[in-house]
Amino acid sequence: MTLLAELADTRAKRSKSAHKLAACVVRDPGAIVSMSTAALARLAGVSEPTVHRFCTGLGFKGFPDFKLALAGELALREPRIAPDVEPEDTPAQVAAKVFESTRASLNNARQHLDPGALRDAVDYLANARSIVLCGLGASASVALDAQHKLLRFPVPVAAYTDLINQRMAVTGLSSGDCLICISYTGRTTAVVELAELAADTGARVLGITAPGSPLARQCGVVLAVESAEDTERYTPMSSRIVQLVIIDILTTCLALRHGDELTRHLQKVKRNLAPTRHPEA
Amino acid sequence: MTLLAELADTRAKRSKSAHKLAACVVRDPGAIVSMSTAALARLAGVSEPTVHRFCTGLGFKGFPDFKLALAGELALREPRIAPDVEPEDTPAQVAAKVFESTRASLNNARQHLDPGALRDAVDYLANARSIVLCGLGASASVALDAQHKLLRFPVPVAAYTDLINQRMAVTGLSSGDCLICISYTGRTTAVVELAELAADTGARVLGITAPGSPLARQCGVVLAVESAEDTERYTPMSSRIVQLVIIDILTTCLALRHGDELTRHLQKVKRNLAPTRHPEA
DNA sequence: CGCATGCTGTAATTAAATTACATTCGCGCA
DNA sequence: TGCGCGAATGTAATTTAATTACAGCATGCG
Repeated sequence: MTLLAELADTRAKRSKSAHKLAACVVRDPGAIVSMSTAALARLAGVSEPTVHRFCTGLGFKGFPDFKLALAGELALREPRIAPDVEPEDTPAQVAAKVFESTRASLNNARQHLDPGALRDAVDYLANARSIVLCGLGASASVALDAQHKLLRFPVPVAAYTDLINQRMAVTGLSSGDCLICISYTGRTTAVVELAELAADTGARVLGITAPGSPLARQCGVVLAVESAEDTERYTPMSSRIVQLVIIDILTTCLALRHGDELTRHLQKVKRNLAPTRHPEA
Repeated sequence: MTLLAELADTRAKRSKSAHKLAACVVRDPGAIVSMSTAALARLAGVSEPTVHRFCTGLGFKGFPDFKLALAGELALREPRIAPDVEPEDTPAQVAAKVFESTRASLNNARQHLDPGALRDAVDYLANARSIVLCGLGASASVALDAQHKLLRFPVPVAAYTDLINQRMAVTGLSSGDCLICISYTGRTTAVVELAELAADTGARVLGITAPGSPLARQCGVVLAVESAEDTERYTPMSSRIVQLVIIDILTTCLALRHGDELTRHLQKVKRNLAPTRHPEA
């Protein structure tokens, strides 16, 4: 747990003045780092030694030590800068901004990913008799990527990016199978319908989509990808990158579940790929 | 310029003791943040006021203020942690580690992206009569993603993920066209051959691949994606995420080049997509 | 109701940072 | 070469901040 998150927890067992101090720090951490003991004491309405005791109680050597830790955490905190691409930006500036906004998206996703849903999703995959992936538009390439990663596992996987084929494949599902629906908006009618269709077959449905969306409501488990884009004209779509990282997480968890058995399988895959490589020049 | 980078610059114009101090700080910034003026003065072999003057000279209010800034920068610095997924990790821990290693990959890519190559790449795309994208395996989904993004521009785009179709498409290229070859290793024979084929047609070849690889040598412009993975069994492939971010950067730059003309085009695209959306529940 | 424990504040102490001032060093110029 | 000027450094004093010691008060429990 991070320092600020810990302080923000109002239910933590703390003395009355400790609560007052924590509240002050959480309210404006940036101001605290340049304050003296006395200033913070006045702000929180407590005495100076109480401030000191608060810090030592948190495991720091004293108030200055606490401020140092706070400064470090503040530097890490969102948002560093909200970079908006400008028409007159050079390619290098654009690159920096795109990297930065991607980083921000990932950080956001990291904080909002539900551990319970993740565990359930891994269960779905680990116990699936077969896995079907569906996505359209930008999510089609995410589905194909997921397929590529899941091909490393000894379970039947298929990705469909064609409306008709998707419906055919989903109709053929049955209990024990797992359908993964990928959609950034969660509002693409065709994909929502797939999830509905799948429900009738008894197959489990995992959504990688916007929380609370029509698609999310049709899914047994939802891995949420926050939607907060499309507002700015030139902002790139970082959402599919978040989706891909979620795929990475799922497949990594799955790999751990499979353990040694998988390791042998992967070595075989690798050997079979070797002939496709160019000899060293 | 960051504080530490500035201090590391030994050529900067500074007094003798300022140099000694800068050297001390750069040598072990972590230790400095928990030192007093006196301790640093002793370490650097200067007097306490000199330390203070050094800090104010750098634009800080004093030594404590300087330490605060240093602590903040230290927290930002690479590498935070080198996370390796362990067999006994919980899904939540795996998620944290995958996010972290993705972040590290992106940061690495950000630092190594060549601005000159980027500018050239944007030129290629901006002046292309048509664009063809090729990739196999994991890079196939990257190619499809790039296609999806480039479809927003009024230029013919096609992605091929099939060996035969790729060769046919590339054979049909001519001067003025642009081929984008995507390959993480840069050693997939089939893709290297595509680049060779394209060279004969007069088309421009842009590689998104490992620097110095056989593929890279066949490309007019290379956007480098560092290769430093595959060593650990369970480490996910962050490389395709880097590739996607590079795609984002390219398309964003391209969008800026097109300007208003494109804005109108995008509005049309958006209008045409509306009927695919699910009505709000 | 009273004692005990723990929290809090006042005041004293110690440590740290900053300022004021004196000295030295290095450099240009006679 | 040496004289003087200005910048840079150090010593010592001052101010400010942090910490400790101790006393009082509240809260809870017998």
